[in-house]
Amino acid sequence: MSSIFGDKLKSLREEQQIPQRQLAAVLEIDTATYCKIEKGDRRAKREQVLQLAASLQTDSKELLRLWSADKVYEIIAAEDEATQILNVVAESIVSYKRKKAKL
Amino acid sequence: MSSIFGDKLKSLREEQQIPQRQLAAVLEIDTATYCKIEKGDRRAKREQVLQLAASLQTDSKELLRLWSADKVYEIIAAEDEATQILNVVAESIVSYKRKKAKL
DNA sequence: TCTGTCTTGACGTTATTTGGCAAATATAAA
DNA sequence: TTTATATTTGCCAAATAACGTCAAGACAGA
Repeated sequence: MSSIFGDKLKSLREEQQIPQRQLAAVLEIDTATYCKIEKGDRRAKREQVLQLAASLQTDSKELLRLWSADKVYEIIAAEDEATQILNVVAESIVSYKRKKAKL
Repeated sequence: MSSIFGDKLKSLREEQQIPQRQLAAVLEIDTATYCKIEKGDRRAKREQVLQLAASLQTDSKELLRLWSADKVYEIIAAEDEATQILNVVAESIVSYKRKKAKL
């Protein structure tokens, strides 16, 4: 398995030569669990993403973006019209903003 | 609550003047449960989407697209960079296709 | 080999989701 | 208003999915 978020996490961690054990300690979870998060077969909690961004001294918004992207990707990867699904969503976001603006 | 998928379902059903009871019967679920699906506070199963498309004589791919879009929307609606998240996903889809093509 | 890091699978626990029932609320016609 | 039908809501138990830990294994460097 693999994930956008997990890959980013791993590369940041390796750049800074931090062992998984240390980040696991920050999140107060087992190293096995942390490992799974990095591998993409467990999902970090939103709060944990923020903690990780702080520990790795990286932009939390960027990390959150990748984290969300993984969740989205998982949903549509199986569908054959993945890109079109994104278009539907993008449109609905736009129309929602339009509604909101009218208020 | 409301959903893209549920709204579509409702409009198709009303166009054809079919009671919820009848579609619920097709899916072999309670009318209350069907109602929730239409309202968007229960999610239909993939299989059910196909059954509904058949019963409502509409394109199943289109319906599946809306169904998936709802799931995606739910994930990113809360994030303030929703559109950018979609971009990240779109990119990763493209790069995945590229990899696949290389094989 | 020993040591530390990383990875994986199985397992029990917890959280979320599902569908049904019953009751409440529309909606429409008489 | 009364009656009949359709839709909606709240709550519950069962099913499902996700979580985190433990134990065991893989792999590298000393």
